[in-house]
Amino acid sequence: MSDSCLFSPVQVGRAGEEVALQIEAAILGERILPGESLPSERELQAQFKTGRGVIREAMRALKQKGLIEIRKGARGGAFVKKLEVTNASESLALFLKQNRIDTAHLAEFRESIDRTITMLAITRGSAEQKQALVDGTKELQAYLTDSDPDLEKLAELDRELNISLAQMTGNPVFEWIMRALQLGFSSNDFALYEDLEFRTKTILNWCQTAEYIAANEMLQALSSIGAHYVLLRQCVERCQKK
Amino acid sequence: MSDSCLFSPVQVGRAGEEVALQIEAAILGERILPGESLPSERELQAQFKTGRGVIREAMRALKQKGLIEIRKGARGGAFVKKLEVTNASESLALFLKQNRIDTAHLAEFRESIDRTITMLAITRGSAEQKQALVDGTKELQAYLTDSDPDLEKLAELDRELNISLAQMTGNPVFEWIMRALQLGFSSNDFALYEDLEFRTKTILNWCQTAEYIAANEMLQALSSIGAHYVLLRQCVERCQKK
DNA sequence: CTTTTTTAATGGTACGACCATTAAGTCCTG
DNA sequence: CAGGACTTAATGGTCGTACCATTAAAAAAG
Repeated sequence: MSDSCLFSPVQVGRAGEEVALQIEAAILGERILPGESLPSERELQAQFKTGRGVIREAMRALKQKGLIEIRKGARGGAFVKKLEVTNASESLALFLKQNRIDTAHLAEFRESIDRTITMLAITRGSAEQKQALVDGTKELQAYLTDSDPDLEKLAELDRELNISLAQMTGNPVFEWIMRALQLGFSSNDFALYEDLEFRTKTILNWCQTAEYIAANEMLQALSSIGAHYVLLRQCVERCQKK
Repeated sequence: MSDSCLFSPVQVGRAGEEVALQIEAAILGERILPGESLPSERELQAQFKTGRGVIREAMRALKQKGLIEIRKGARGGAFVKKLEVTNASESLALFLKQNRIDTAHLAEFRESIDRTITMLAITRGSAEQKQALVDGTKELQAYLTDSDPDLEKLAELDRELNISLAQMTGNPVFEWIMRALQLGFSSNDFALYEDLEFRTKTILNWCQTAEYIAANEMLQALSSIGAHYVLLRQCVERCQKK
């Protein structure tokens, strides 16, 4: 960073907010690019003509927002981050956690997204991508005969399949939404793999869905997606009974 | 707050994070309920056996997360907030903003969401809600004859209509996503209202959509939504030519 | 040239003082 | 007694300094 006049002093109460806003504006306005570093705290303190505590609090807020990443030590400092979906996902997770979002509501949302994604994936996905999807489900099939599978691994595979499906739409928005949902609520799907019966059905359903997508059988694929959510709802219902 | 041992001391590097985590856990675990206040900063400083700066930074992070609200003065302090959709939406909006989403991709996503929302709104919305929607579009109609309307006001009305439509689904997830989209990208719709021709068509389209929804004419409503996005795409295309 | 040591820059913590704001209590006046 | 004006105490907000821990680069040693 040069000694140019990027920032202007601030004196009123809530100075921390002001500082954070100015820096945020500089980042969003691309006057500081991702990867670059902000001036050190002591330099900022001088530029803003304020105490170091104020700067630190502003930094904390920006870090929490996911705009910067902070590294200690020499040549350390605050580095502008390329914003990732993770932050939004965490907020979503927090929101859902405190507001006790009904699993049914979430499933409803996911189903609608899944249907759209499936349609787009069929019309836009390349043959290679479709084949890769089928291959992925084949890997899943290996767990059919395993009586005590690694559930973590299984859930991970499920996540990857969902995300690669979303990638096939060629629309990053769908990919981001899917990642957010996966990060926030893989726990729901987890239940689906715990019970042997549901696990078997879910894996088979995945395989079928992938086959339909690879064969460009849109209606069949959608129906298969629907079946998946029927399964999920049954599973949730059974879990709640216990 | 009593002087009970809610929190335990912390000494390692990154103490601020630890403090924030402990308090967040207390909030999420409902050991402190929304509306209640945390101990004062100086009290927390004593409980955590740390400096006040650490506490303040933790507070800043929690505030940014939307978990607490801070009031100055006597009987002030940090009050636990009931988390609202808005907080999570802002996060997503910020993310969308920095990542320069292609308008076409965004429109595609919005269209799919809009279609689902419309379907759910028709099947679940009450007669009152549907009427309110129609009334809202009537208000929009008033701008048809205005040759130089207040575009800000117009965009605000549009936002409200979209959000109330999302609320009719009875599913907070849809409301969340709609709010985020509105926060991040009302600017796109803005263009739609700037040009007289598009403005007229868009307003009429809104009215028609609302009528169809109120009349439970699902197919017609969906077709009307489709028409809206055709308009949007035309508008974007024209804007890019200039 | 490689390894080790030193060094300087930077974030993290602590303490202490003071200011600004605010709600509650207190006092004065009518 | 009622109501407004003043005082007070608690709390967040700011400032400054000193020191520690970490880290990467520079310097020294082999």
